[in-house]
Amino acid sequence: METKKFLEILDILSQNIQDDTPSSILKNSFKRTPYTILMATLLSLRTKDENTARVVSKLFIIANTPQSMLQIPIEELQEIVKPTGMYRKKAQILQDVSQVLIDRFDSQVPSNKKDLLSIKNIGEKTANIVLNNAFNIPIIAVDTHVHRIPNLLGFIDTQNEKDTQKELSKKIPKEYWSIVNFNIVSFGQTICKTRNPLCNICPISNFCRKNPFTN
DNA sequence: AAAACGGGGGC
DNA sequence: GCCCCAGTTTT
Repeated sequence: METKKFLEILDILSQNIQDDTPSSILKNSFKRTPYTILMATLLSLRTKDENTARVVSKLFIIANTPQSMLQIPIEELQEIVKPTGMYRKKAQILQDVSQVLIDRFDSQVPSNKKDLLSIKNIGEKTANIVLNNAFNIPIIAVDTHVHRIPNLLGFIDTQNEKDTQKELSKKIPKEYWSIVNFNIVSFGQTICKTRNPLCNICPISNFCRKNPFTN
């Protein structure tokens, strides 16, 4: 598949994102600062945005700074984050990361990858998502959807996420990098799901290698 | 390389 | 009832 056609598909996807999709809710349902974006990203590990959105809409009312996050008793915080799963671990992660921000970064979220990765519980994917979303740094944040879907379309042919990051960055013009993750993940969570994909209402089924209407 | 964390949703 | 999911750390 040519880059031109892939960019057309990205455009189709962005037009088909409804305001009530999980990703859009997550994007719009709280005061967006680097800190809240980082906390929301940590909460979204291994769960659906729908669950994250439910939690953050309550959580950020009482805690949208590292200091206020640390004031919440751990048992109470566990109850708040429960719908996202792994709630004991996640409550601890939120407070641990907040403490590191206070101790080492003047209560600010670092805006460079090296510092982000030096914080425990922040890995490659989380760092990329934060740099992209919180600081508008052009970067293609590769997760399971961003790896899976371009391969499904035949735009790239890669075996792991590191190669996907390299190939996508090579083939997609830089001015598109910031929108690639959001558009593809939103699509991957709502329509092109790993399990039970909704191919019958897919706006880009014509381009898919597993198009049910042409196979 | 594999386990562990974990509630919610699809089947 | 069983398996999977916007990941990262630990064994």
